[in-house]
Amino acid sequence: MKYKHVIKVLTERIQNNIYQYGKKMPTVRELAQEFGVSVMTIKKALDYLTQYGLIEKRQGSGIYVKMNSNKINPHIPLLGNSARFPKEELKTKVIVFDVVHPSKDVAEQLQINEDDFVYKIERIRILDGKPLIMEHVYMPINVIPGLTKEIIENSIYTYIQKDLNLKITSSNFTITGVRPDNDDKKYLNLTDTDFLMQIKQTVYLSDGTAFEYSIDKHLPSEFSYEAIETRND
Amino acid sequence: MKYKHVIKVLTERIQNNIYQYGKKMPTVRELAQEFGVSVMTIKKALDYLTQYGLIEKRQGSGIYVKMNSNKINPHIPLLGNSARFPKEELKTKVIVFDVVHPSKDVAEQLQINEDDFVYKIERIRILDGKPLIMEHVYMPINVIPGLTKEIIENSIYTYIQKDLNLKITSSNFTITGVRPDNDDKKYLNLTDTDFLMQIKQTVYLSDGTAFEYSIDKHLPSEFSYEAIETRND
DNA sequence: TAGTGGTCTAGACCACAGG
DNA sequence: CTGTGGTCTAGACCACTAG
Repeated sequence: MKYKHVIKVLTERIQNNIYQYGKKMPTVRELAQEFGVSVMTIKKALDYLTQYGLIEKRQGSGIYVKMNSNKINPHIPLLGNSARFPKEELKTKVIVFDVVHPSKDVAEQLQINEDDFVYKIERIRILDGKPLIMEHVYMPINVIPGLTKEIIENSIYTYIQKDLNLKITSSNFTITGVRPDNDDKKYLNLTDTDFLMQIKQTVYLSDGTAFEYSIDKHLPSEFSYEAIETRND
Repeated sequence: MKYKHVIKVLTERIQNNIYQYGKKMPTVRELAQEFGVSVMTIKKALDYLTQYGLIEKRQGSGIYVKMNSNKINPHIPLLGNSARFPKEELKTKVIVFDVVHPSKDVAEQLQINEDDFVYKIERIRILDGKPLIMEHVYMPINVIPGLTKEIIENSIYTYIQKDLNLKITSSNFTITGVRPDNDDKKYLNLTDTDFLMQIKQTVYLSDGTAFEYSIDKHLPSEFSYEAIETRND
């Protein structure tokens, strides 16, 4: 994993201002020599740094350090909501914890049959006594076995990764703005004039299994999503 | 550009169901032989297809075709709003078209001085007689010279790319939900109980110049953002 | 025109999945 | 164990930027 080492070292240098914002970094060939690796390996590392928005490559010119944005607690699809807040402060209230047959929509998203079984979970996430997020989660019971009330009162993602030893690798999600439904109003203390930021997502494990289909609705005061898009053609 | 040709052909095969959903595709080495290119070139193409969510690579197992989601008119940062709608149907009403000194915030985002000049543009985008989007746009006049009312009544992005021959390559954006301000209420016919989906973004050219800082507020009925996140560690 | 990043090769070896 | 994708090399040549 030489390219990961390169990524790590270069990221540190940028964060420590050894390579400064707006300035040129060493050339690809210089870096290859310094790290004692081939040019292709350096380029692979630089591709990741570009994707993360740390640098910018300009053909014929050089590699430049970009602005490092200071992200304040944004929504990060693959981490789950627990990871966004200090552990002690985020409380969870479980509203529904059942095993049911999936609806047609859920079955399709999870690529299972309608006569299979899924956990149906509804939780509220509470910060400082204020309910912030309404979560509706569906997981196939034979992909994520052994869920308990205690687990879902804490972090399902921690259970999946630490206890079941599964790897969460990708997520397909959509962000929209919606009005609260009756449950949202009830549990988040909202009225018809309020609104919510909704994320619908399907999340996958490293073997390609869809293990979660969920709809999270966030109070807008707590929600932001930040990203970088790059074109390459 | 051999890898781009590979991307194109494989994408077509997936869209035409020659490689079917959930099934394995040929191996990397088979593809390399078929296309008469090296393994590394095939892998580069496959990395892009993975990023676009068309396929999924599983080490030790194979390459699998993923669900192709049918995206309905989503927000796409690098294309601009004009490109999202049929050309004839999207009308534009210009509210403000001035040249001013940038505020501190705008100057910082565009990486220029407060005593430089920027275009200040406010537009409303109208579809079928219904105002959908309120846009606030700032562009440095010496990066994007020659803007006219006619251009901004159509597509600024088309002007930049076709007439100025500049390449738009990356965008850094944040999505939040907000209440309408007085102008929003006035021009989009809203009240205090309505809400908007706000996108703040800075957009860059291929030489790294920031050419646009903008705040777009969309009616929620018209807005969605769709993405795929992948982890690689 | 010199120097930079971009693409590509042909092949080696490693890491992992699954029978 | 076999076959798969993942990483890496050492160097060639191309495409672009900028003086």
